[in-house]
Amino acid sequence: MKPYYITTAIDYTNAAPHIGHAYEKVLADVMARFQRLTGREVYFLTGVDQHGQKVQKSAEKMGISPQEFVDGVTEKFTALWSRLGVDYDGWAATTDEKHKRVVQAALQKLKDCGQLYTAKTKGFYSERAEQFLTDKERLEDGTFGEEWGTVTEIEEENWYFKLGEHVEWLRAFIQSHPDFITPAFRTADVLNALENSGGQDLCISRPVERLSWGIPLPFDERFVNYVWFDALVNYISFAGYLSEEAGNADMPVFARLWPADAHVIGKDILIPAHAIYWPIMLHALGFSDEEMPKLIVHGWWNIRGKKMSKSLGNVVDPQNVSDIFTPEGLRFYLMRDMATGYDADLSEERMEIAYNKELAGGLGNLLNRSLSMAQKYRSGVLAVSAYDDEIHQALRQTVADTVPRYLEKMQTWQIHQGIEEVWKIVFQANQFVDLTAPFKLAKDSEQAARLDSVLYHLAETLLHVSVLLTPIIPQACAKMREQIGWVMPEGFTFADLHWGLLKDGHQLNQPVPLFPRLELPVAE
RNA sequence: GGCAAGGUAGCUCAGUGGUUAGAGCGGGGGCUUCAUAAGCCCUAGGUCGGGAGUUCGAUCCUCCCCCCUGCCA
Repeated sequence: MKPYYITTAIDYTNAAPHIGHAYEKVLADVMARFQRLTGREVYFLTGVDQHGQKVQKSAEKMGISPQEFVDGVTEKFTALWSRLGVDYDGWAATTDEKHKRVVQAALQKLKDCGQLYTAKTKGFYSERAEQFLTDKERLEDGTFGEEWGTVTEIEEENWYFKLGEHVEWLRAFIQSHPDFITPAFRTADVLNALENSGGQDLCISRPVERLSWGIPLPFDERFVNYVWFDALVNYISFAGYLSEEAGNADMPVFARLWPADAHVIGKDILIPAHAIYWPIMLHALGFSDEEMPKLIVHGWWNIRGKKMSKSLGNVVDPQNVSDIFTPEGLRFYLMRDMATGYDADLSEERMEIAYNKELAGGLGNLLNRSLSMAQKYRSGVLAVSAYDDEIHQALRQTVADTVPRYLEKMQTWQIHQGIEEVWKIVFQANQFVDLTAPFKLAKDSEQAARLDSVLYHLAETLLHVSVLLTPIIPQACAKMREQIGWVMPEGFTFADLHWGLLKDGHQLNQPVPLFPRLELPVAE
């Protein structure tokens, strides 16, 4: 089976990462880790989009080079990923020379097969804003406002990509491939946009006088490439596409990885970039319908129903949140509270509940009380017991039933539902302690076999949970297994999960609170 | 104006063409002591936005309307 190739959007290095960036990368990381635990090889690519006008301007303002500027911002992203345990295999930075060479090779390829052409267009250009203005910017009397400074009509030559030529193909492709976009309801928007596009071509260049911070067109030094080829091509350039033509060494074998199993993106860049430009670019480069990637479109985190934005001043810094709720607390919350594809509300109250009630009180406390009793009554040594009854059977049954349900939810990106499935085990295990009351059994030596059985069931159940939750909270799960005293064998997969992983005489370790309860100041 | 997504218990949200529509939180009552003042049990009578239709039967299907959000114009 080919490796599972998963990518995320590459983030624009003009500002520090916010919670939406964090969500997307954690989501992809969770899926990457999940796929690995199904036994599949995985290649997880993420990165940063570093070129463009905004970066050039910001760097100028600070009096440093664009490269210095983007290096600084990039570090904030990589630091965050490291902190949140986003564990990628490939890093796509668009100023990487290897990437630039592939972009140029791809553009050359398109030019050679007649997909690119030059044209002159007239437009109203604002010196101050360094951009062309459209009718949207016009005031009611037809003039442009003072904020634009002097606006002059100029004629400019640029390179264009024959996008319009492929619109019909794309429409047919989308209609015949309902799995192209997940969730499916987004497809209607795409078909709509195609309807309204009017078959327009795509401008892919900017004159170097206006934009120097970009990848030069290989066949026309007067221009640099603008936006889409630069950014979208990362999905193939860092997967090894055209690495021979570009003279790139040590790249993945493209034929093994492609097509991507999941481009994880936000709903804001579905149209037109990922659902229209990208498949058409691939199609024009000669990719077949079977070689088209799949899109996983996630929603946004809102703040009290409002969009997060700089102007509203409600942008949430994931570093701050992980300071308070711990990195794994944040990972858990982000996966727990969003139904993939839809929007969700970011709520500090919910975060606290997720941490203190679910992680600390539910899972962490279950581990703690189970190990504590095993230490207290049996010095941490488990014994396989002949005792059995309906309560014990029911717990084993729940564990066994949960695994396939969990796998199904996770495979279809319903992470929050996968978590819910696992929590049914956590809940039942806590209930199991109350029903079996091992602390009472311990007082009666005639109940020894029964007590052994209870302690064994708790440890084995927790071990299962620690495997199932590994994609979501990998570090906490590793700690759980440390305390249980069980090392996950190399190459262990979900298929290897079966009752009886812990052997007779297994030695458990001392309990240490997994998620120390957080004392948070009361919100206003 | 067009398109899309929502409108379900006080709050945040699951969910399904069919016996009494669910969870968490909050609130109220109880049990327990192994545990991170954690856990477990009981407790919500909510016209599943409104109306019409299809159906033996709809919260879930169709149509119309209203409200909110997003995108486009």
